[in-house]
Amino acid sequence: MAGSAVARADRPGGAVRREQIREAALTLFSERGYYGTGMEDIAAHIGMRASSLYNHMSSKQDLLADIMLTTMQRLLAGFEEATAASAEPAEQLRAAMAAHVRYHATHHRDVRIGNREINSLAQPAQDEVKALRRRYARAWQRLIEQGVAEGRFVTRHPQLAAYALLEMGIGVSQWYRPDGPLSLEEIARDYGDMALRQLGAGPAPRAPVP
Amino acid sequence: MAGSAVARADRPGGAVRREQIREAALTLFSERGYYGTGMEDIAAHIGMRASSLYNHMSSKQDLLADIMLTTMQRLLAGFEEATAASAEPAEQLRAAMAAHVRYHATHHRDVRIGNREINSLAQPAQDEVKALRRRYARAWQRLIEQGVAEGRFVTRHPQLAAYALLEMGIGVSQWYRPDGPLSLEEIARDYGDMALRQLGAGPAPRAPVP
DNA sequence: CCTACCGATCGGTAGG
DNA sequence: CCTACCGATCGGTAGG
Repeated sequence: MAGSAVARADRPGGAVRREQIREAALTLFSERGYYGTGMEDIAAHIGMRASSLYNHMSSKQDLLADIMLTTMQRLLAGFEEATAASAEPAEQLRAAMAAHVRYHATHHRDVRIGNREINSLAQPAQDEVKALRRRYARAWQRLIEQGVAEGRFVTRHPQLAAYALLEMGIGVSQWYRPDGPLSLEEIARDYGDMALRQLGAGPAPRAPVP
Repeated sequence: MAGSAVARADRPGGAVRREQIREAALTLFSERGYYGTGMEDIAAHIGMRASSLYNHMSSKQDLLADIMLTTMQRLLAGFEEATAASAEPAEQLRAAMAAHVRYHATHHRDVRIGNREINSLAQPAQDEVKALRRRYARAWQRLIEQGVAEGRFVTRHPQLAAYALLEMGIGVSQWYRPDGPLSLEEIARDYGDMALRQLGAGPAPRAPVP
C-alpha cells in the first residue's frame, strides 16, 4: 500500500532509533533513576510503545551498562589526552581538572547515572564499571604522587587528595547551567586554581597573616 | 492463651519497631535506592510482613521524607555548633569541615539517600529539603566571604569554593570505612588542611619552585 | 512497529 | 500482627 510505504519511509533508521532510545534513557534515568523509569516512559518519550523498543535494544540492563561503561571510558580517555600535553605535574593537573570539570558539566546526565546507579547495574557490568573507576582514581593519585616526588605538590595523603579533587569536580554536574553567570571555561580554570592551591602549588598569593 | 501472651510480651514496643523500620529503610534505600526497595524487603529485614509495617508508619514516602529532612537538619545544626566556638574564619572553616566530614563518614547511608533520592521525594517535602540544602550551602558561602573580607581567604568565587568544599566532604561518605588505614580524626584534619589551603590559608608551606 | 498478553511485583487496605 | 486481596504497573515475549 502506498500509505504504508510513505509511513515506513518517514520512520527513522535503526541507528537513529537506537540513538533516540539512548538519549531518552539518559534523560529519564538521570531524572527519575533506573528503577523509577519504566520502558513505557522511555518509549513514550520518542513516540512508540514499550514493546517496540526491543527491536532496537536487548534489555533495560544493557542500556544502563552501555551508558555507564561509555562514561568511564570517556573520562579515562580525557585524562590521558589532557596529561599528554606536558610533563610538568602542575600543568598536567590543571589540564586534567579542566577536562574532568568540562566533562561533568557537559554530560551531567551521564555522570549522574554513573554516580547514582552503580548498585542498579547487574554483574558482570557492575564490576567492570568499578574497575574503570578505580583506574581513573589511581591515575589521579599517581599524578599527585609524581608532583610530590618532584617537590611541586604538598599533601599528607595523595589518595585523599585525589578523591577530594575528583569529587569536587563531580559536583559541577549538579549545579552547572550553560546560561549561568560563569562560562564553562571560567569554571574549569577556577577549579584548576583550587586544585593547585589545595596541593600547595597554587597560582594565587597566600593571604596575608598579620 | 498463655503462649499468645508470651509472644506478645516478646514483641518490641512501638518506638522500637519504628526505629527498626527506619534502620532497615536507611540500609536498603542507600543500597538499592528508593524505587529499588520494596516494602516487602524492609519488612523481611526485621522479620514481619509488609502489611504489618503500616501499624507503625504511614507510607513509604513518609519514611523517605523523614530520613532526608532529619539529615539536613543535623548537618545545619552541626555547622552552627562548629562555627560557634570561634570568631576566626580559618578556625570556623576548619571546625565546619571537620563536622561535615565526620557526619558524612558516620552517616553514610543517610547522606547517600539525601544526595541520590531527591527526585524520588514527593512534594512538598522535596522543596523543603531543597530549601534546607540551599541554607546549608549559603552558610558555607557566607563564612568564606567573611574570611575574604577579613583578608584571610583568597578565592575568585566564594560560591564555587563553597560548592567545591561541600562536595569534597560528601565524597568521604562513599569510601570511608571505620577499619581503614586512617582514623576519622586524621581524615577530618586532613580535609580541614585541604580546605584551608584551597582558600590560600593553609597550614603547610608552599612547595618550592626552583 | 503494533496489539495482546505473560507472570511477577508494587504500595497499600480490609478485616480480624 | 497476620492472611487475603485490591488495582496498577513492571520488563519482556509471541505473533503478525
